[in-house]
Amino acid sequence: MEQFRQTCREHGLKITPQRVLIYRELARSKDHPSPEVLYERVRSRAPEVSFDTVYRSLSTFREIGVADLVDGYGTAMRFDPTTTNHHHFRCVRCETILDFDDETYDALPVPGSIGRRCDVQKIRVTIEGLCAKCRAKSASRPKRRSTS
Amino acid sequence: MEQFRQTCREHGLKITPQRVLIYRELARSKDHPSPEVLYERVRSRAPEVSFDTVYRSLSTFREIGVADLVDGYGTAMRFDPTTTNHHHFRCVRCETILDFDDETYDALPVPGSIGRRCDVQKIRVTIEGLCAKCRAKSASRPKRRSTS
DNA sequence: TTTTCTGCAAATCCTTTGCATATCC
DNA sequence: GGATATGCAAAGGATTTGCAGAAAA
Repeated sequence: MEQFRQTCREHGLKITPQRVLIYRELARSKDHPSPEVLYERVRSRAPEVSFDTVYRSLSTFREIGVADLVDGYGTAMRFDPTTTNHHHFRCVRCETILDFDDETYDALPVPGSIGRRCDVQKIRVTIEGLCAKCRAKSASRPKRRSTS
Repeated sequence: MEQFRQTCREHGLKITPQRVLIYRELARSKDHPSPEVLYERVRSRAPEVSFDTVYRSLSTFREIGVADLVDGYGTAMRFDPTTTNHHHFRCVRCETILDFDDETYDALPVPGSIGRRCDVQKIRVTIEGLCAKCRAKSASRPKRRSTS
């Protein structure tokens, strides 16, 4: 909580009661809530906080690095013609998703903390980074006018 | 393509020219297109196909198992208060997402096919299945009236 | 002929944006 | 006091649903 306040200050953000409430409720949530779900939780303790503020605060938290948005959620559907076992590479710049196969990944051991409690059906590995095309673009012009 | 026709028949679906065009275009796409993007590709070859049909066909393809929806995409945002390295378990029934740590997963070797071409920034493992709560529900009452 | 599909339209849900007022620093 | 945040509202984008005419089996 003190870390949260500190990070807000560093980014020139005001520490409002709403932000404190919303952050506290998020920190206490272990299920990765949607804005809607988190709003309900906040509202049950503080009915005066609006939905918009929850929405905006979550985006702000992500920008300053005190919260993450789970990859993929919140964007349009993406379809895959391959329905057999495989894994994904996702380019963080152009958002393309590429398939690849890897037998090691297919057979990854499940940690006991999960295996003992849950019924495991599938393991997927997602690698994130720059795809070949975007990497090439970055290399040829890292920043505008960088060599002039 | 013949496999596609066969699967449609098995599910009592009609093999329309639209479905054939849409499936062919999806099968040829390696970047996991959104409905919007796939619609543009279909339209460039067959302007008479509507956006709605693309949308509905993709959902249908998923139902009969000839296409997959990439997990997470197409649903509301989900936020995570933990910003350090970790991995996710996702319950396919209640859609809760739980964090877990695993040093083996953190250090997974990147396949050469990816590592040689792309700039890798992060590896995330997602385990899917039933969480402890949903598993317990399934075990105690697999179907309604099953023990009466 | 019968069932299902398509295309258009409207409705719904999720997310973003604009603005006047209130609040923090 | 000055800059930013909140709450309300409206706009924008994505997804779902309803229905009459068209097409597949």
